[in-house]
Amino acid sequence: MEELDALKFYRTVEAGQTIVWSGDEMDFVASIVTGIATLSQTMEDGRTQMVGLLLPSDFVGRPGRRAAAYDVTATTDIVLCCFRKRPFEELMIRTPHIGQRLLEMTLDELDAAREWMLLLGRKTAREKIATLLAIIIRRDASLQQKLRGGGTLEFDLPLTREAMADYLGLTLETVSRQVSALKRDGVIELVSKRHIVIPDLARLLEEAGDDSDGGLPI
Amino acid sequence: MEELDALKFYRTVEAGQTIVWSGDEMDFVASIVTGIATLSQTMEDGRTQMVGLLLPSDFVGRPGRRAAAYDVTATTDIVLCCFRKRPFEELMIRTPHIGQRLLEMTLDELDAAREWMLLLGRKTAREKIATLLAIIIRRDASLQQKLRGGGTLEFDLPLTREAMADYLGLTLETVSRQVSALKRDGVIELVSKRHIVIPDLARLLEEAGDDSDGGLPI
DNA sequence: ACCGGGCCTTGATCCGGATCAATTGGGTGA
DNA sequence: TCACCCAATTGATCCGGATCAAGGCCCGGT
Repeated sequence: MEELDALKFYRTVEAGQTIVWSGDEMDFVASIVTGIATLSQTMEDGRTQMVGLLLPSDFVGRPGRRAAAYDVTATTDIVLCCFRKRPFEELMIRTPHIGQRLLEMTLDELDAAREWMLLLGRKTAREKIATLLAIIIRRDASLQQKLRGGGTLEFDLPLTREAMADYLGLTLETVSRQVSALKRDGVIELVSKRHIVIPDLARLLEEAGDDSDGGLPI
Repeated sequence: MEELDALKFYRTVEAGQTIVWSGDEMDFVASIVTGIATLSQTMEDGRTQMVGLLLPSDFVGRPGRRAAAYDVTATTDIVLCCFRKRPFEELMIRTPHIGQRLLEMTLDELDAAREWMLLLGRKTAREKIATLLAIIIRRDASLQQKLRGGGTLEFDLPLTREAMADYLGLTLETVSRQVSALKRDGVIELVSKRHIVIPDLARLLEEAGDDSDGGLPI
């Protein structure tokens, strides 16, 4: 790992900036240190679909891949830990352990992508919103901690309504309406537009229509 | 590779049989030799979404993964090339090259899954059908060959209308209607219900609304 | 030849989410 | 404090695809 340390350098990206354009040749791979970014695809007529959420420790840019197929956009200020692509790939070949770890991470992403396909193809708008909230909760380590501590489950949405819509394959109006409906029905409480309280996690998961585990442990 | 050869054994599965149930503990990993299988997820109320198509050379079961999260079902008779899980994993650790290859394949699947997310979230029923046809053409090596030879582009659909629907996040009635509409508009011709002729590939790709490459070379 | 059962098509109607259109609210800077 | 801007909400209407319901086609069995 000391070898890796010698290669790395840091880069910051402001909220809203695009880190990679689809089609760009990338000459580095990076890991997110702090902040949140999104991976999205766009059709010529402007329809866009987010296909991945990048949280701290996730990878940007694929070793061994030619060009990026997606836009990567910072939704918050971001700190990246970068490696020049060529040296990193060489190191990877010499160090099976790194490739192993990368495979593990990629398989996790593949599972996440497939879970999302079920959501996009078969869930209703209401179920989509509930599922998004459940997944945000599941993937946020600090929330997991708070949960185990028995505190009230509350957090800030890291996404605008529009970003949620791009994620869920909905329009922002539908997102807004369904959020209001979930609030009206007592599934969630809105402290402010972005700050949410979940009074009953089991209820939320039920709304998500998710047969999978409650999603508590990762 | 001789070491791998010593470990492998073959298994056949009939069309319609389920190879793995989601949640089952798998004690082997396998590669498809001949035939086609599908990967799907099902909600408690029966809604199902296919999340992957498995063609010859694709993997069933993930080394290092605990339980399968999906059903794997044979749509045609299948021949599997199997390896017991434990020995395969040990071999993989000793042989970086295998891990490398597995990573490459997994990244391809991730790209395919994300392309599919765009389809599920943002495309119309008509675009979905056209895209499915385009992808079947793109992934069928023998068709690619025929294409380069300049022959007419025709093939049998390896899926029922219901399977197509599960793939595209539609109902089978909608699939049927849109296939009829594409036929009416001259985008495709139906020799029989399953046997399709594409008179003009460019036209089909346009209908697919795909900004990506024509999809000719893989 | 007749029947039966998959698979597929087609029609009629319904409904969830998209679209179009105001309006509100919160935050920021002058 | 006010003006402005952008995110979000809410309302009215429309439309694409789902749902419910009949048939039609093809093949295999008797």
